[in-house]
Amino acid sequence: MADEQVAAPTKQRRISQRGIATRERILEAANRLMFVRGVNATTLDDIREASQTSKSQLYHHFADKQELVRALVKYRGALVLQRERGGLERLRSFSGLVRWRNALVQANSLNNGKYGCGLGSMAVELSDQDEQARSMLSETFAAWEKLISDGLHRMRDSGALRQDADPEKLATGLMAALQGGYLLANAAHDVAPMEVALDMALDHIKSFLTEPTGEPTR
Amino acid sequence: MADEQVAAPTKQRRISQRGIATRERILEAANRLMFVRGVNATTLDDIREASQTSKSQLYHHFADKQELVRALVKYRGALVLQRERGGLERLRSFSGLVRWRNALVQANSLNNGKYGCGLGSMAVELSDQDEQARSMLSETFAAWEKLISDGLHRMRDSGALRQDADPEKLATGLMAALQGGYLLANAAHDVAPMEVALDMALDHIKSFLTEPTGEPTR
DNA sequence: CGCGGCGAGGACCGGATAGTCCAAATCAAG
DNA sequence: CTTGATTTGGACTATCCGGTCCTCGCCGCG
Repeated sequence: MADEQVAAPTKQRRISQRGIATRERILEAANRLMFVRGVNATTLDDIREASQTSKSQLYHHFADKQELVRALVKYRGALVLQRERGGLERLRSFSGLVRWRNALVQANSLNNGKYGCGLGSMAVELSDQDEQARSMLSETFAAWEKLISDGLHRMRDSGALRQDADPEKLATGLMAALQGGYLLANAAHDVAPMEVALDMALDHIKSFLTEPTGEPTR
Repeated sequence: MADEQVAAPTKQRRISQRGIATRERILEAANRLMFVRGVNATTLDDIREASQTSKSQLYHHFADKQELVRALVKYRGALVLQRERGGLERLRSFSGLVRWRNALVQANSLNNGKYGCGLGSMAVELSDQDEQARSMLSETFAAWEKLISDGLHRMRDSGALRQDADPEKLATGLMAALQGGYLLANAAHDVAPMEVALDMALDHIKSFLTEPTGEPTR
């Protein structure tokens, strides 16, 4: 295993616009199908059909199914992080956190809690069968948590959060509540558990505010 | 769907001790294998081999793979509830909750956070593909949460918890933290996130104690 | 000790699905 | 326009895996 594809642009392939578009179409279809059915329950033929492509195109753009799945992990991770960056980048107050919570709940209630978190379900399904996917997912979770903890740091620096608040731990706790909430909501087909879980985590963060708000979380 | 197998002993089969033992062996093997590889990634041949049985025995005791999986959901659910009953039935104090937390963390740290919760991973994997399994799992989670909320009710009745504490919501939050903790720990191959998540939930419950303990959670 | 039925062994089948291959179409560049 | 590389279509293959079936073995009962 001396030379991977690392630093081996010896034979870079020319890639046309059409090629890029096809690859994107495949990933988009895989993303959609695997979100509702799960990774293992989705076949390449399903993806081929949904993406209006052919078998050879799948294997032209991805070495095998495992590679496609790994690409999807990257793809979905980028999507989630981009979305979350929008909601968390400017986070400076507790009410901003509440708005963030409401947006997630709102989105998940559209399908009655079904399907859960696109990253969380992949993590459960893949962690025990693809080390590389697991590690990418773990990094994505870390990046996601960092978006939260960065916001909490800003709140602490501005004096909104007490000095003894630990942004990293708070972010991890919030992420766990979110993921656990997704999981229970998916099992129950009801967003309620997710709301309760997030409210617990927010209350916990609230207990570190310098000037406690009287208004309830929601 | 008028008559399920409920109250339909019209043609009760004689079942020998040997037959029962075989069925148990199959379930035990399925439980073990599907815990580490996941449900969909485990084949009937794997189970056959691990349980030292044959194909016909699998189909003698279970109609098809789906039925086997459903039986496993029941089996594993019963195991977890039995285990949890042991740890929660006598719960009457916050320190009991801490001991319970420590036991779970301890158990999960034995495999460095891998595999997650036997129920949680099944819930993620099956919720989108087997409605019956999903509903059984949802009920099992409810029963598990009830073990917790019953304990919290006892604490509230005895005056340890304030009257405005909501045992059901606290139990749901704790369960979500637990499941989310399992998930993140599995993705990270490290129990740390699970500890942080559980500590958050316990701190939250602690905030409802009538006489706050000075000692930290762990 | 023989009979009936449950339990067990394992070969076999069929379909689904990942993966291959080759020829045709399309495209970029000179 | 020519040429060579990329992209595409889709038939084909190999294999895995769920599920079937037939036979024999074993056990309990009369």
